[in-house]
Amino acid sequence: MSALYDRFYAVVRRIPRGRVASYGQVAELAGLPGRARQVGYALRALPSDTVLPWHRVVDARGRLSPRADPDGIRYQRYLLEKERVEFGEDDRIPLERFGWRPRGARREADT
DNA sequence: TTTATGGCTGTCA
DNA sequence: ATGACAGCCATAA
Repeated sequence: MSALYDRFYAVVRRIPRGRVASYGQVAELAGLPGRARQVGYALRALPSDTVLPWHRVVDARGRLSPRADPDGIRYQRYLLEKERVEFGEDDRIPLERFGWRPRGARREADT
């Protein structure tokens, strides 16, 4: 178990359907700005039967990040399209339309 | 302990 | 627009 990962997971869990957040955004909302890469680690470590909407996390430009398994991206895209998230010509998601904009900008830290 | 490698990102050429 | 680099730093070897 990892307290660090739990913080990231807590944020990912709040991403609404049909919306996506970037790794950096997740890290920041978790109160740990600059740890985008660690968010990637946290998601990579998720079990296949997780309930977390890990597929709603994309990179800063709205694209799916490459990983060890190339099919993982297709699956992620499938899950997103199933939630009505659209991809552009260059396989990018228009963040201005599908990017998650949390209200109150609450963070895990303080409050 | 040290090195290498990441599901990243902002900056600069 | 693309590509190289430098920070971030947890994990694995």
